[in-house]
Amino acid sequence: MSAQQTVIHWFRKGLRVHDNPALLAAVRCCHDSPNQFVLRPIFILDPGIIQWLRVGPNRWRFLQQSLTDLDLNLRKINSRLYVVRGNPSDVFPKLFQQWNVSLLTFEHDIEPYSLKRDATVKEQAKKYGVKIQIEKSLTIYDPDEILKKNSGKPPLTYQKYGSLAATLKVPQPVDVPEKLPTTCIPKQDVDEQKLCSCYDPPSLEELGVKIEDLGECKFPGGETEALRRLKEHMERKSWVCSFEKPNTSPNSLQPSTTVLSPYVKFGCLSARLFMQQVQNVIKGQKHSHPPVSLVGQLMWREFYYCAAAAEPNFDKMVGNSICLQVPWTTNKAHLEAWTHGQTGYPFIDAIMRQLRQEGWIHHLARHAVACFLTRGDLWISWEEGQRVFEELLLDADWALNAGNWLWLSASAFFHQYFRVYSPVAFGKKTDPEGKFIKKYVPELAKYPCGIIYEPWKASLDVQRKLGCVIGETYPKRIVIHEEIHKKNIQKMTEAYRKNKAVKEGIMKGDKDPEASNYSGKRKSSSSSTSPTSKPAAKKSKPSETIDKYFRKK
DNA sequence: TTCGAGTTGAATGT
DNA sequence: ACATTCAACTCGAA
Repeated sequence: MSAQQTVIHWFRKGLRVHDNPALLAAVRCCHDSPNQFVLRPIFILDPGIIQWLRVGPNRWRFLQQSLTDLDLNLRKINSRLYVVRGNPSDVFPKLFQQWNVSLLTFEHDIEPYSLKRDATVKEQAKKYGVKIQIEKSLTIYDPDEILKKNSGKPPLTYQKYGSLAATLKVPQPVDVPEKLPTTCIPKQDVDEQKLCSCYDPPSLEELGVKIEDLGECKFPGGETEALRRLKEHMERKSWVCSFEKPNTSPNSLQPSTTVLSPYVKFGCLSARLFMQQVQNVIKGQKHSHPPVSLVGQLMWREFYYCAAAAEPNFDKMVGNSICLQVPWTTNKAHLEAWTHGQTGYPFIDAIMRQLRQEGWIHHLARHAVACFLTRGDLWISWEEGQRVFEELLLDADWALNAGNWLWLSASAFFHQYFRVYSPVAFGKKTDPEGKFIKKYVPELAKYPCGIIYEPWKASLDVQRKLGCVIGETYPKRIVIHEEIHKKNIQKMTEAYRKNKAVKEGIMKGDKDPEASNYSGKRKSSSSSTSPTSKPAAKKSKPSETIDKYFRKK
């Protein structure tokens, strides 16, 4: 009988036992030849990465909880999680030898960072004669299949994505393994028994998390909690059927949506299972539809993943083929104020403080603060906002975070940049009394509903009586929205014109771009049927800016 | 080339 | 609760 061999399943994002095809493949390989294979589910924790990765304390905790729960769930089915410390490219050669590995399975990911890492691991596996099996279960639809159907280009509208996806069959979740092949450490292997605890899930301390930096834990990580939360929401059948995202409140004290996003991000919950369960609930019932329905929300994730898979620079402006090039400004003081909820706009500040404390804010709240940072008010690059969200959001996901910032800054997908959120009016619609502000900006707790969204309007006398003087206890607003948002709309018009000119210039071989743009411009103004349009004023501006642009070149 | 549609705007009307 | 105006974008289909 040959020496015992090891099958490794490598957990990265999909931190779950359910609907995990790569884990299942590892299990089946072992079952095919009992007594010959040992299964070791691993997670690799790179101590080096903890230093530079942009992960705030709340998300480290979520990961820590998810790993602990995964270990427990694996132990329930006769196995355990091996958390291996080190860099994957250092870890694997050692494990391949030490454990006599013959098969490595993991879930495919589309992030450039992952692809690079996985390419190295694949090479090493080849070198050590280890077979690799990669399964796709991150998204419901395979981005590659969508891209193939669209001649290699990512669909840039949700509708288009939907029509392409509709031609594919809907993949269903795979089975949950009942019992994993034995992975108990052989009794005779005393050394390893001793080392056993060195594979335990990390403590918060190991992850460099200081307890005092943690906020209240509203959303504990892990597959168990994910499935509990899913069940809880799926039981609200009429709520599920009538769900319309734009009608949910961004500033209610209790979340108005499922808050399953952090669980989907870490793979504690499978998107396919989520989709299947929602479909089961709405089947045969009158229900809302994409893009606003719950099914629609899952499809947005698919949409962004597909676009992200097609563009390695998806999280950047420069070099990103689908991203509008905008001359954003840098303003450290403004960025700092936004980041820490000190803009002087209570609605914006409340959201940013909730984000830092709890790691989750409503989707529409993200819209409000993202618009404020970029095209609406501060004119700061969406990449800066992306960085802050990446650190603070429990559900921070490379593709979705970038995709949504592209959307909100009107850099891709969404182009109606003249629709600007008001940092005063938007929140009032769903929380006229300002309860949300009172909770997260307690300085203003005594301000009455009439004025809490714009406390600078109170006279100094009133401010004193309300126990919060603007400019002392709470900051003066850093910009005047009513004025600046109009200027920014004009800047966006200019940015769009420049980008269009460049595009047309490239298409025509960069020959005489002025002329080609001039004709394009004339067309748009002459075709205008509006009797109130002022073609003269419209005309002078673009030629100026385009002139400037091409002089620079 | 033209035209309609686009998850989630605001302010002001009815 | 819904309609209009504001100013005017791009994508994709016809």
